[in-house]
Amino acid sequence: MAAGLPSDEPRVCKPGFHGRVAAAVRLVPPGRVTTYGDVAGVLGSPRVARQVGWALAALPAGSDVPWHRVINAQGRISHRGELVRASEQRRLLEAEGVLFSDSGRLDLASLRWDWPELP
DNA sequence: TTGTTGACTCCCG
DNA sequence: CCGGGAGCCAACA
Repeated sequence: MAAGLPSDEPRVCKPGFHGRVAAAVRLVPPGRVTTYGDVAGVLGSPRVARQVGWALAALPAGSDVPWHRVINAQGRISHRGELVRASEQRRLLEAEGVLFSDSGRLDLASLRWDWPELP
């Protein structure tokens, strides 16, 4: 096995699409949010918003990736069934100072983070 | 190799 | 405002 790269390491740490997603999301500062499409666009393909969400779903528990700062283009939380996940996401965002609307929607025009361009 | 799935987005009614 | 359908690409079995 290659030295310096333990096989126990999760795939998200390897150089791949999810790896870039994790790295990009990790650059999002507290109090700001971004959309799946934006992350995908910064990665080079605005069509791969699904893969961004899929990559976040593959993140290991306790990862240093602020997955809760990633929302859909509608300014709402994507739960896809797991409401527990959405509840925690909203809680984490509120803890960072992000305010939600009555319908559980937030102001993307104000909270959407402007990417400084990713290599 | 192919086929299926999916934390999305856009369009239409 | 909300719902349904189609398209897109990457990872997994």
